[in-house]
Amino acid sequence: MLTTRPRGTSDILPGEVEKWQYLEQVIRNLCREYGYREIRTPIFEHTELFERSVGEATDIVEKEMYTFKDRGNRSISLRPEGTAAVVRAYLENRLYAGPQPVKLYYLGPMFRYDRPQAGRYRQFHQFGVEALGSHDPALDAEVMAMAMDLYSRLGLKEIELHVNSLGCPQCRPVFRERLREFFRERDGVLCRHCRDRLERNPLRILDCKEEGCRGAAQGAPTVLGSLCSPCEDHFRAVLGYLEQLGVPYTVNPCLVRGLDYYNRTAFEVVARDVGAQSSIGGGGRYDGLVEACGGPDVPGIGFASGLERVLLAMERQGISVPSPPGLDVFLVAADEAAREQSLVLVQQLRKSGLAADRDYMGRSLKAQMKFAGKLGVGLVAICGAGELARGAVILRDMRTGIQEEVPLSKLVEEVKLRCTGRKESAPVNGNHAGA
RNA sequence: GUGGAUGUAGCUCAGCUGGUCAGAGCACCAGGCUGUGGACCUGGGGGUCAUGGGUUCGAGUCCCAUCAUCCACCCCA
Repeated sequence: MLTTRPRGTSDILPGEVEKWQYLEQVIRNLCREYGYREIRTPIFEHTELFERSVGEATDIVEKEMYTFKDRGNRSISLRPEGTAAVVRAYLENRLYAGPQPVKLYYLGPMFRYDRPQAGRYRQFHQFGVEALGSHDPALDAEVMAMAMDLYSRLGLKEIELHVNSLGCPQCRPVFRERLREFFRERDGVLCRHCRDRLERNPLRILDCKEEGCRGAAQGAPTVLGSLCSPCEDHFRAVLGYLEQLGVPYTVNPCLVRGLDYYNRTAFEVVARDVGAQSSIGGGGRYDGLVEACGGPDVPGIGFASGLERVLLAMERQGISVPSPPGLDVFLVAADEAAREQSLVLVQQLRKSGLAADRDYMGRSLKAQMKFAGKLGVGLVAICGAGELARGAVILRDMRTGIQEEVPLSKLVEEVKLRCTGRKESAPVNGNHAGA
């Protein structure tokens, strides 16, 4: 126990963490270009926030939250998703009083108590955006385009965008009733779950994978046919904008999102070859959420993507990412005097802006060379009694094997000279700790 | 929460029907003469065989439980 991490969590080690840093970099650039600014909210919130926003009857709230009492006897939950907290922060900090829309993004760990499997963990990471304050269908399209843009920047192929409209509080109940009637007539073929869903949430039946239910769903009324005219106009506009932007999509009338707060636009991004958890991102409009949280009637739309799944998709597609540069130079000492000298020297190099290191294992000169080779350092500075006496070191190019003696006064300059143009990135592929 | 598979050195795995079965490759460390890496050679350290019970003269090897990992269901990112 002492040496095992909690189930469904992971250590991201050097060699792997560079991929995360790269992904985060791409995301931050993307957000900047789309006019989103970062928001950092707490990792835990009052449980009530999630119950009210995500929905009490959802799986997330019913069985997946990490909930506990703090020492003040308050019920606290680790955040299972990002939207609730952003909406809360929007209200608490009165961001609705400023210019709208407010475009925010977040990036960080989320927590759900679930049985881990490929692409699903108890602590996982999400990137998400939320745009609050606008009803404009163009914003719906922009959010989807932005999601697709991210995946394409990452080099992912065969990514599909599925879009649907869930209607609004005006038309959804009508549709829901029509669905109920439809399925009541054939509840004999429905699975046990779907018979429950019939009353609680008949939309879900459309999403069921059981054969009987799929059969029963054939010819079921579609949401799209039941939309009220404002919702229909909105949906048409969204699709129109997607076409204008050249974003390919599939209208999927069976698409239902698991969180209660969605209305109108709902979408999901699916990647093949990610295993059973093929959905790498999803989002939609949540026009009633801010008000439901006790704020003014402010609309919103957002999107979230699971970073583990994105990384998994990238890995399965053989996408390599550029790796950051390692050390510029490694100091090798041939004797005890030089060893002492190298401690000072390495620090001087660092103060000049170079990445430098030396041996701390009492290794022989040969072993130090070997170590430097393993680190993949391009340059090694070797010094011993002779060089020290002359106030110089030997600079060895580890690629060519060419080496020459340079005076200490020129070391920084020489190292910098040889480093430039050599830092072109190599792909990260190993899973093990590297330099 | 349900189902299936798996659990032997840091990593990838051998170990047949229980009796030299505690191994290999890679990794790590040290050498291959006196101050130099990546190839090669030699040697070395390292495992309570997931944990705890049980069966047996004897168990990595059979049985049970627990834990963990992986995969799938439910659901979701």
